[in-house]
Amino acid sequence: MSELGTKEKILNAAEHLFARDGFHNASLRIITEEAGVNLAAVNYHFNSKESLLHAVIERRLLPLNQIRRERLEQVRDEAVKKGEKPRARDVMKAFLEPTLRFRDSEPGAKDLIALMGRAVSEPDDTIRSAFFKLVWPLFMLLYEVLSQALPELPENVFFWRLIFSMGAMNFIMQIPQIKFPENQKFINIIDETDTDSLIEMITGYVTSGLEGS
Amino acid sequence: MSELGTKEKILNAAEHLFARDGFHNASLRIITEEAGVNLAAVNYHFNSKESLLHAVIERRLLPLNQIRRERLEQVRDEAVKKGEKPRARDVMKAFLEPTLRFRDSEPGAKDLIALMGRAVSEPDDTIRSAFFKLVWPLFMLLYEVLSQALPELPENVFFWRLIFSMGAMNFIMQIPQIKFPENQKFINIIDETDTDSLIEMITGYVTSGLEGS
DNA sequence: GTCTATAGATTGATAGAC
DNA sequence: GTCTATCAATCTATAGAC
Repeated sequence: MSELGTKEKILNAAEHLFARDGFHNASLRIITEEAGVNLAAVNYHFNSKESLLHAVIERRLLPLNQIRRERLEQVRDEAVKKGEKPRARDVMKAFLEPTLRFRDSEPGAKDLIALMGRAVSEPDDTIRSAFFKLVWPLFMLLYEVLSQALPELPENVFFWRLIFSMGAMNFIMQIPQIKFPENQKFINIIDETDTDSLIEMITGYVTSGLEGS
Repeated sequence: MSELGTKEKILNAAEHLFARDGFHNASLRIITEEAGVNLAAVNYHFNSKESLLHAVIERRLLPLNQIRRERLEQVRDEAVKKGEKPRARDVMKAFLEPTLRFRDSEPGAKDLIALMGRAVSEPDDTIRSAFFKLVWPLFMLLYEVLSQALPELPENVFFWRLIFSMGAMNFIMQIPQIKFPENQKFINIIDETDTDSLIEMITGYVTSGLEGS
């Protein structure tokens, strides 16, 4: 059992508190208290609160994006090899499955995924940009491969259906964090749904929506 | 051209700035400056910043919810009268159409809709609760009528598909506010999509997803 | 009702001893 | 690298004159 360094202790506490309370509500005093380190350590190791946020994001998002990119390229390349177009279902699953499995892989991952879901609509430019900078190239790849799967759709219809799908995905990324009003039935359903089932349900849902009526 | 009262000037400025900058980032100083009134006027007319938020929300959300409730009850009652089950498409359109038409009805409505979209995942308990308190009864009605339309689905599958649909709807409520990275093609598609087309597309998308494969 | 002035609390960041 | 102490800026809310 190796001791965590100060830097890592701060990253873990910040990840947790940024996700739970939001970037602005999580003060450096609370973060360093939870981490069990001195207040001044943040600025020594990370220069600023904003740089700390960047470090929190990149630590987990860079490896995750690498996996999602490989999966998407694999779907694209296999279709080319067979001389067919990729299937929308395979494309969406290549994006969704690593995301949801990653969420369950480590305790902090759930926090980062929730934080990411909220960052898309974050009003603060610096926070939102920090996420888009890392996510946008992957979104463009998804756009490219998925449009190969659905070549018959007019571009504006295709665009909007992808936006709707991103909305559905983005929402479930935040679900574990959202505190719904008391309703035990709903809470039970959420708790009792395993990752495999959720992947199957969301993939099926967005595929139906994308391929349309 | 009647002069706006101080109260209304504050409500309009707060609605705009809460939506643009977020509740915590929109300070009372900036709000009263944009409204052209004195800083102390907020606490005189609304007691606190939090009460101001409540007033901003209720001003527009109560009338909108009344319309959505009537539309949903109408779909339910007409199905009962005919001795049939309601159609999922009609149910979702009864919810979606008033929401998106309302968004285009007045300048401030777009701000409130965006604010509402973000409030669902707001970490601050008091802000999130302010919205859920007003929206939850309507959500329960939607749940009831839509489950009549899709009685063959297992409840957990039904629940998740509705959640995915709420995610898609929630996302497009925020779209006008989200600043995507520069990509003129996407910005053009968003700008050139009229409300009628968007209603048609999102209704079709969620209906396909809900009815499933 | 509207204003000025300020209280009282909290924040991110930093200087400087060890 | 870690600590204490503190600065400078910000915020909401309020007291009290007009």
